[in-house]
Amino acid sequence: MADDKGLTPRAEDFSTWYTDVIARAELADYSPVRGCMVIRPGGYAIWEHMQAALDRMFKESGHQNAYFPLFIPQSFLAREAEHVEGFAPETAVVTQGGGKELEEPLVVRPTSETIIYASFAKWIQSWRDLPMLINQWCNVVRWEMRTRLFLRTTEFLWQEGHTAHATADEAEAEALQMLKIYRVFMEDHMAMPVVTGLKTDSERFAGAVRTYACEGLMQDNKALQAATSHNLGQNFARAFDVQFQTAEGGLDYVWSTSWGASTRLIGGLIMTHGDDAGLVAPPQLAQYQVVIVPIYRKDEERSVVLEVAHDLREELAANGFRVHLDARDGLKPGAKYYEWEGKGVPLRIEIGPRDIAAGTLMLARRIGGKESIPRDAAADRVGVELEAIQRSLLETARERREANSLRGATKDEFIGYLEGGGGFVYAGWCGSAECEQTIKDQTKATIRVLPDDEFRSDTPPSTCVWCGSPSTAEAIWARAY
RNA sequence: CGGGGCGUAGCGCAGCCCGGUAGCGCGCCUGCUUUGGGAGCAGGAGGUCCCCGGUUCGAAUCCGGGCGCCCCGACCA
Repeated sequence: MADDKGLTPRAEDFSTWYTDVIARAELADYSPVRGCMVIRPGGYAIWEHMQAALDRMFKESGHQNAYFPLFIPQSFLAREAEHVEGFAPETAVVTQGGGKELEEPLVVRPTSETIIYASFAKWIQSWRDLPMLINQWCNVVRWEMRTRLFLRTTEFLWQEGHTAHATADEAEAEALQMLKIYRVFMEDHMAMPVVTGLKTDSERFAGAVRTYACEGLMQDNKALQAATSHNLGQNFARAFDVQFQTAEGGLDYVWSTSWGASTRLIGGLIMTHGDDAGLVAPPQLAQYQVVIVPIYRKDEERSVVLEVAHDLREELAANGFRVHLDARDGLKPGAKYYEWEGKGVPLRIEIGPRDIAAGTLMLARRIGGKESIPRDAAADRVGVELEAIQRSLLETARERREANSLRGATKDEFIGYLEGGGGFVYAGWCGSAECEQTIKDQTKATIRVLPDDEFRSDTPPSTCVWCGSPSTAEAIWARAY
């Protein structure tokens, strides 16, 4: 950190700011193992709220949770050619157990397609067994070269959905449905706007037919892939022999999907809303939505104030708010304000002798604004304010993204925008991997997605921004995490 | 794996060049006074100076060899 009090400002050094926020908000800590992290209670609480919201959405759309093993026989990974090529370099492999060399090395799952299809092959016989809609919450390990807390760690937590369907259309619809669910979650819960769309072949999941993704734009104008949803076609079904009898009596391979979102989302949350004072947690996901800070001088005041503060806490808790009373003695109120601001708590209620005498409370918003409100109105106002903050965060983030997006640029403008630290660039693309690669080499920008309809420009680009050939699709370019 | 930086108290650092009782700030503990935006005073606890070897009467400091971490790049959720 810059010093004992302040964080490194975003404008000075964004990535140091990011690490400072995590330390200040006590979200995570470095571990004794390189590339791994300890998720502290403050960070884990956010993850639990993310899990709860996503899990509910998955169940509402008919999915069931299950759990598959951490260890995967090495040979499983090898069965799908593209998949093994994609993941083999970054797997951790266990070669010994119980003091003996294993007959077959076990891979620590980097993702679970292979071991799950081995089960699907046993569970699916008939079209009546379909669709098979499974999700699991677990940890995975990918031996990354360079790691950053939450954004890329060797071990991370995530959910991976795996589904099998009777037809190609159903699998495609499932992949799109889950993409939509992620998007709704990110907007409604994280207050993080994302563009959705199709990945190009170079960014496609190893073993997928099509990969869709949600892409957010962080405050440093780098894109963050926040979730992916894959249509796997029959690739894994063929590799693991997952066949079913059709209603017509024939035999076919299932059509499958997989989709995932990870603790990386917490990194996205930090970089979407955080400011130079620390974390800004959207009310939907905040560990505490409201913190009450009592103020008193003498012992007589202390007991009176604390009694009122306790009552207030009970009332707010009874109304369903996540509320914390900071009754620690010996810390001045100001010190507590700074601490909870750093931790991103959306609302703070200050309560002291003057407020008690007047029958009021002081209500301070993490995103700015402080006012005195009637004590009786507390529960109502807290509810109203939390909703307003949630909306405001999304709106502010959306405006920032749009202010940092460029459409209809010439090649020179395209290059200049990216080199000037700009965000999303919408432009035509001829569809060739050559242009994509050249652009990456020269600008460090990659195609984040070929955006879905609603994100596309009103006038579709007619030519490739790089080579000038006819455009086959509008693409969004950006430098990315 | 390339480039850069750093390993000394929980955290941040000084000391190292020029060898001689291991220090500072924050934090922590105890007490008193404080408390409406980061409290003050007094007392106190806390260290294999990253590891191994060498030089020396004596090494945090000099020499050799390891290891680890962070940041920037190539790969990736």
